[in-house]
Amino acid sequence: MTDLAPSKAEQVHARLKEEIELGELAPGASLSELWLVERTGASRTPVREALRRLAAEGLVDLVPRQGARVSRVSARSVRDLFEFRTLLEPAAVRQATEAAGADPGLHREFAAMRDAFAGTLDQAPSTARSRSFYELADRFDWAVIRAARNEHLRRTIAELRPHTARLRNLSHLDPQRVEVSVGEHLAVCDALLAGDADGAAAALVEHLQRSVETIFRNLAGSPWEDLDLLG
Amino acid sequence: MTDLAPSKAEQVHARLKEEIELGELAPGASLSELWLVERTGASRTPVREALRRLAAEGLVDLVPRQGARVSRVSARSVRDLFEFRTLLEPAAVRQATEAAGADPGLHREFAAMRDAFAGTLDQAPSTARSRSFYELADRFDWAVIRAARNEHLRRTIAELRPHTARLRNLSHLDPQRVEVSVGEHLAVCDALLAGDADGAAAALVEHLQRSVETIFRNLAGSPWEDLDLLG
DNA sequence: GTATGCAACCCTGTATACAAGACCCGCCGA
DNA sequence: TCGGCGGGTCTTGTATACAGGGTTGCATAC
Repeated sequence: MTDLAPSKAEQVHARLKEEIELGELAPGASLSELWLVERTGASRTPVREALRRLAAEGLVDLVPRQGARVSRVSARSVRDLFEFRTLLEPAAVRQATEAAGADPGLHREFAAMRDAFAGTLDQAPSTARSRSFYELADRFDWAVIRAARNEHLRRTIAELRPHTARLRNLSHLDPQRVEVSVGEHLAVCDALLAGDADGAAAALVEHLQRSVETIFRNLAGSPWEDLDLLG
Repeated sequence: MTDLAPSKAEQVHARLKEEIELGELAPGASLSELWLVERTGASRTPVREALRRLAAEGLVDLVPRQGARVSRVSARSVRDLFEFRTLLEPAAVRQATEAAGADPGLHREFAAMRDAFAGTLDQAPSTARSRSFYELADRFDWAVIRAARNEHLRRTIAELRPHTARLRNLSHLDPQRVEVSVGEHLAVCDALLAGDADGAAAALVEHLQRSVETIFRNLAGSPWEDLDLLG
């Protein structure tokens, strides 16, 4: 309604964020303002603004008088990320459980997602299925974030999302993992729908634990394996 | 060594941040770029950059095509802030406790702070004592943040600090509160120094609980009382 | 052959000019 | 008298010019 034209700064920000998330801009890649100007067609002002925003989100490192680089991935950064998510997301899912208990519409929304997850298991394993699963998982994450009532919690978790997505995209998708991950999501959904906040939180912690293990396993076979582990 | 000259953007950012923290720029105050240019002597580019950074930190609200305002304080924002701190800071103090147990130098540092807190009780109640106590409490908070080993946790807690400080400055200092607060800090210190992570976390939660109660009590007598409670 | 100093290039930090949207106030019509 | 419309002004969004620091690579001296 308000903005039929998102600002160029926002466009550049969104594009760079996506490219970093997808791994098209590799960790450590240098991002000169001039190069970005050529690539995006915007001028230096919006490019600078986008870079600063990305730096605030931790997706690029900004060295004064020297420029920007895509932030690196290290074993430590992965550990920190998942440890932090393990602190935040159970709290969010607890709040979401309470919210779903109080709001029938929200409850139905989560129920629909539970069914969608269950439906995933009927499809034969394939990259397409992995894709649609990850999309669904993403929508679920967003639903939980939105249902959390604490503004700081929402913002902070939302800011972590691109980091997680990047890790998933840097490691190669593991079709095996999808089966298990669907089950973990179902467990979270079931507990949430039953109003069992503790159960939902515990199931989520379980999921995060498995996820980080998978990422470490898969990262070991990726080109980024030896990128930097100086954390 | 590297920067004998902090960039103007950084200077403007630091100045605005401090003024917002101190309440000199009241919640809701409009921050036109041109006005800031006049006040700071910098040009619009660094001013804009500072505003964007402050917006990312939640200290100003940025409405596209319309400008920036100092972010408002509502009952809900206070609740959200302390609820979030209650989630994060116990984790940080746990990590700090472990760190102090492993690093004698760090342990001594915290021991010195404990003694400094104890020394505060010998002084007669006065604004000067309140001031020096809050300074000390601030240094303690920073020490805990630094000792935490998780990067995300550190950054996020550090980002919340200005919000808390602003609330303290918007409500009037309560000399009564200092006595109690010193005791709470001593409890956290003692547990931390004893290697009792759970105890330190619990003491900190207790402190946060009392703090938010005090703030609500004091805010009720301040000019901001009716500012907006639409949270 | 290696180390050191210098110079040219490139980059970011800053200032400012230009474009375009948003708001306010006054006018006109019902 | 009230509501809608239009122009003017102010504000932000964007582009670009200018200045200063950093880096790199080469030349020269040891």
